[in-house]
Amino acid sequence: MDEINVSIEGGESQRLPKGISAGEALERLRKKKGIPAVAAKINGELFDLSKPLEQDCTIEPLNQNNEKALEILRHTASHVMAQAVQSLYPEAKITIGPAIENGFYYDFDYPETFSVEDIPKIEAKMQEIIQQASPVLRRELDRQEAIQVFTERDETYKVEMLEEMEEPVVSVYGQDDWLDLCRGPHLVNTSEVKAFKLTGVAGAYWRGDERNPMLQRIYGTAFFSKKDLKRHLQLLEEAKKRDHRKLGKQLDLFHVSDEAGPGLVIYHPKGALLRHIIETFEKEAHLRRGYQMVSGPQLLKTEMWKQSGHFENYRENMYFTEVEGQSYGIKPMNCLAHMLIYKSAIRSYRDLPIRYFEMGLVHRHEKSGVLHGLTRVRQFTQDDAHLICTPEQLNDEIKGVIDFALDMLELFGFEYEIELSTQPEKRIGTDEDWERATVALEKALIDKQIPYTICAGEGAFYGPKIDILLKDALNRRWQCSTIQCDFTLPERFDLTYIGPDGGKHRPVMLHRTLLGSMERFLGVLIEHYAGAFPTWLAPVQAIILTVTDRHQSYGEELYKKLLNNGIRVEKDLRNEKLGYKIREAQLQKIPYMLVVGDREVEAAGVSPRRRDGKDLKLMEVADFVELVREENAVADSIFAIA
RNA sequence: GCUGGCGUAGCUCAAUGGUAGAGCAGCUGAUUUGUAAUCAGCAGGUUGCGGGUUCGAUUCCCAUCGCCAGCUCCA
Repeated sequence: MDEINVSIEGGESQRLPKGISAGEALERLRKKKGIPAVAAKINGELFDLSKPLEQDCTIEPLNQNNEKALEILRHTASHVMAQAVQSLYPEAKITIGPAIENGFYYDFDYPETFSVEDIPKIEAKMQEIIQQASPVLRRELDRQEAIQVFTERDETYKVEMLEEMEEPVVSVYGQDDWLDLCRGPHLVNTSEVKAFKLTGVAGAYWRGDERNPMLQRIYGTAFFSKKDLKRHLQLLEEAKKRDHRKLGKQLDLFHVSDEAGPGLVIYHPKGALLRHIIETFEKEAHLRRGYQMVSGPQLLKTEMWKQSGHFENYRENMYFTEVEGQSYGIKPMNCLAHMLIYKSAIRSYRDLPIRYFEMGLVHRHEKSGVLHGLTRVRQFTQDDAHLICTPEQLNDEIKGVIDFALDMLELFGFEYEIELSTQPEKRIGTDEDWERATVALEKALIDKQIPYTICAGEGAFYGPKIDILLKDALNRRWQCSTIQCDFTLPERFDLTYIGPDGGKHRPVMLHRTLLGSMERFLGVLIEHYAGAFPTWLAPVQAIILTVTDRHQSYGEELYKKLLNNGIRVEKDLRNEKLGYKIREAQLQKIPYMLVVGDREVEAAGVSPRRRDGKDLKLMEVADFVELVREENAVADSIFAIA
């Protein structure tokens, strides 16, 4: 028999029979059995374990603990699910079914609708398929041959995909009599799918386009062990407890009323206070970084929105009203007034850069199905700014904004992802301007060595943008900071500055937000802290808890003293047991509970109990005030400019 | 906007083709309490809104509004 030379990555090589499977070769070459392999990298390229080795090569196992391995497992699980669905509902047609973050899905075209009641049936069928331990086989077919195969199976979506493909040869994967067009790789046997669960059904447009027919998507997740699956499901449970809509109610921060209207947030005292704290701090930070505060009107004549291009490109998201025969648009963005302020005087190059900052309230008509708690609403306040500068200053200005944004997110302890979005189909401005703007943004990211992904065609209609995304408790990403480069509006509104040469020049404009919308940020922030805000942010920093009625007057005295020292304090002087009051304060996630009884009255002090349960012992009132002041100071770091 | 699910007291949730119940919260009283729920009593709902089927609907059907998950879109 012919032999080939196979070496394991970072190990020795062996003569093995030609045609041996990658999995078998790994078995022989690996000294320690250790973690099972899921797939193999052959000369650096990923293949199924069943791949026969035909010539000398280097091989490397892809172990179960690898992130990529989970993807392969989930992809195979999605195939098993599709097989189960087609076996139960033969009319269902397969479309696509990839692994996604935390799981997988498969989209079907099926005339009836899958309901949650179908899930257990499908799961049972999947279990059956897994128990049959069928080998997952790969075959390569000539594309025309594949079209014929899928035509015979009446898999019209697969045929459509094949017809659009260019490759002459395609691969198909299948087990038993089930078959799918697929690149792979896959697990070698259905029995390898050891722990899975179907998590939901939902509609999804074919190829993600709302003009296409809606398919039915079934979501699931899979792990290599039941233990991992269980842990994942527990994490989901935990995440639900952090949901800002739930915490918003529990902590009495805000509500959304169907009487008032969907997507319109109503802030209760503590929610409004929380916003006040963040906004005041942000205003101060902007002033210290050379921004000027401005404020524009809520409605501007529709003529202006036509001039800016919003009417043309953003009309369906805007609210309009008519006053004395004159049409007005309620602002969905703050930029227009800022440009008018710029234009209210002749500007010199010596004045630039100019940075206008506004806590601007905007309205956007969002489609009803997208509204979501605080994170997707129809009226929101942006920490918005427009920076107007010379083209030469652009790079530094972008970098300055990135620094500011990242300093801010660091203060709150967020992890984030950065995206660079390029020109969309619907846009204004010339290709050259778009190119210049895109390069400017990208160069700033490269200069700062910040990793980012490019989202082609995702830019705003007036310019490309850098977005910073934060994750909510359920790992959904929300765009908060955004930096948008704009050469178009200065053109449309004829913004100019006088250069050193005495001539008129065209400035460049940056639109940017740091936290984005205050409501969205608040939503993400609530989930980030699970409602337990750090002292500097907590709407209520401390609560006075009296032990009995006879401590009430001291409680009142202490309350006034702390209020006078700028501490956000509440009092619970009710005739209730201490344990009851502590429980309530704990559920309200108040950082400090100040227990006041005979000892405290006698010493004229306080005994703070921290939210984490730690008892700080009796201390002077002044010392407690100092303690809170120190915690308040963490936000000062943001004021220092590097 | 689309697909599917859901809508019962302030909150969390029961129940049934024969005109709705619990816990918590609220109110009243008792209790005077030291680190996560003191006890008792009272009160609280045109079962989202509007139609229809039925002797009778909260339950079944239709429409509508809202919410939830996902898709599309976006801060």
